[in-house]
Amino acid sequence: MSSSWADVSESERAPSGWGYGNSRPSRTNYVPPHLRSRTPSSDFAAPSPGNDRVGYGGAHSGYGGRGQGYGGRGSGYAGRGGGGGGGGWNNRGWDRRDTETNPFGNDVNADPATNEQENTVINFEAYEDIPIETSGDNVPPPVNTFAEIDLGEALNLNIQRCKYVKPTPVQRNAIPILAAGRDLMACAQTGSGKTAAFCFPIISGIMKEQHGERPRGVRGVYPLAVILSPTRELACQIHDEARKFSYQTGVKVVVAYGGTPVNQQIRELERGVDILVATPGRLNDLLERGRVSLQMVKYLALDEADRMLDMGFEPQIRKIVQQMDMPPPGVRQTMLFSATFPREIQRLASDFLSNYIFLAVGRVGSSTDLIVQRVEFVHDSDKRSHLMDLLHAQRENGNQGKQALTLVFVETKKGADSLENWLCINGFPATTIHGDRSQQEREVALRSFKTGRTPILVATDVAARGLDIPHVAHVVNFDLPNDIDDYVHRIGRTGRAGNSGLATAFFNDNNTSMAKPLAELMQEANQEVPDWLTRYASRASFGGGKNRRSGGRFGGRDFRRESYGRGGGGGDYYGGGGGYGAVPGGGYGAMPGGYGTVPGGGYGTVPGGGYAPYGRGGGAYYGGGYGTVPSQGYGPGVASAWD
DNA sequence: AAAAAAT
Repeated sequence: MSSSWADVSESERAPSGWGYGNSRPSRTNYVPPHLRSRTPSSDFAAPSPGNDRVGYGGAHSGYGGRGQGYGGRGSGYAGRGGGGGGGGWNNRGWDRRDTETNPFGNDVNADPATNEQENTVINFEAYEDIPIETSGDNVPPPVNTFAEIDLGEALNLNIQRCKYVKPTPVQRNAIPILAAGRDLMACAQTGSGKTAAFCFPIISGIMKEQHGERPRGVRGVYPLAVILSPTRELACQIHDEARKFSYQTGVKVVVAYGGTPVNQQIRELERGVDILVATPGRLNDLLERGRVSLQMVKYLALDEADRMLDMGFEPQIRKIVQQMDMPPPGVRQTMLFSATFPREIQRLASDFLSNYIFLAVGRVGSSTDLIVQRVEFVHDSDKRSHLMDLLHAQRENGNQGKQALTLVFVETKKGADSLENWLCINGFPATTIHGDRSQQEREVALRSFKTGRTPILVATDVAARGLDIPHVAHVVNFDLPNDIDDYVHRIGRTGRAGNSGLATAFFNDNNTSMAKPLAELMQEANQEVPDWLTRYASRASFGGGKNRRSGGRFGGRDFRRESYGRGGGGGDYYGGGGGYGAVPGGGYGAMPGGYGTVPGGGYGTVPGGGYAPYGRGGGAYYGGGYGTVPSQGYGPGVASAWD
């Protein structure tokens, strides 16, 4: 317990008019969601006297009545919190720090400084000098160390246990903004530590503040924070990370997603929850069942926010955020994170935000610069044998004949099964992950890939975003996506944490709409663009329209700065009117000189010393001359070289 | 058009 917080009454960040600390909503009986009004303070105006939570002692006896989940720990908790008479660090009632399982492994009670658990060490050299852009009112300045912000002792200890020495750029900027209570739309490259950037302020905020007694209905739980993710596996991953960050803080993190028995999750929720990590479908289910109320939500985070607000997801998200009992913007604190933020999505997202700050952390000189991107012209009929050639070459040049981890993206679920089967038949241990597989199969596949048991994973876009799989040496876009942002997310599965990686895309006439954005993206990242691709890109009829990126050096720009009255924009996906030229100070190619260490001549010399997995082995992956093969026109020249 | 997300 941090004594420095003992006298933090209600933090300044608590928005006025929402008296979490002192005027606790008193709610005792379950009210179905459709009878709840939007603003919790107007609900249940007449507290039931017998259950009024005034005074902490009273609260405990109240808990006793609830039985399950509180009885056993009740007395211990009362002893701890009671003496403080309200100054206790946790009035949430489910502190189990003494029995909490250790998310770091078994030897964690050891001194955090000497705890030798495996963890990704971020290559910070790769993060120097990357461009940052912020906009909005009164942007709090960045910090250079975690210590500059009083995150609290328990959290600081976990930061040490995670071996985070200093904050990444997105963390340096986002944490002070969030700690100041501001809403945030953050655009930061893949693999740059976004999860911690929103988890730290949330956990710290929950620890510091005296949150009101949460109402205890007949059933239903009242999380203080909700984190939404577009896929189940990402939700799991965020949960795992958040659990490390919240270890021994008394802040309880629970995950809820589909494909797994709902009753088990409900039981887990009823044991107490502060931070709920969830996928939209399951959360809506729980809300409709009245098992979860959003009434007390103080923090809302959307990871992969642009994905969460695209066509398929938007209605579900709106329902959760706007049509249930979630406090409105300005009352809750809202944070949106993604590597990409199309303008149209920003416009939608601004409904959820209040006087927000836009933060963009540049891609140049950062993660995507550490990924060597290659494009090859491959007809559909040649893709399999071409992939096989890549895998063979990789195996030969790999680490002691071991196959490097290779993630192969395909367009359809059926295509994924079919390719997996074909690879297995041909002696390449592969597995697959997509939405037609059971959740158990999905999780087994992911684990099997991570451990290297099946070093080839064939995936649909379910695996495109957010998943942090260490040591992915190669991402193959067997089928290119139709959206350049999806491409950015996919290749971001390699080159994590400042390490290098390789991404290969198979391009053919079905992908012409990607030619221009792909060529531009590669050029920005100092990649060698094949002549044939440049020729495709320059064809006026190709690559226009929706695949346009919104700014050169970033995954997105604040659309508020580009709103020139919605002039000629029309239905344009990104740009208002003029396209790139309209970006202030923008334009392509305006990158810090000499940043990229991308190989100037020839593939294979990946920055960081070689393509081979885990940084060992030679850099001469493909051998000479590979890169020149595609340069003879649009046509079939390339493929034949591999047949 | 596909994928994802509740049962």
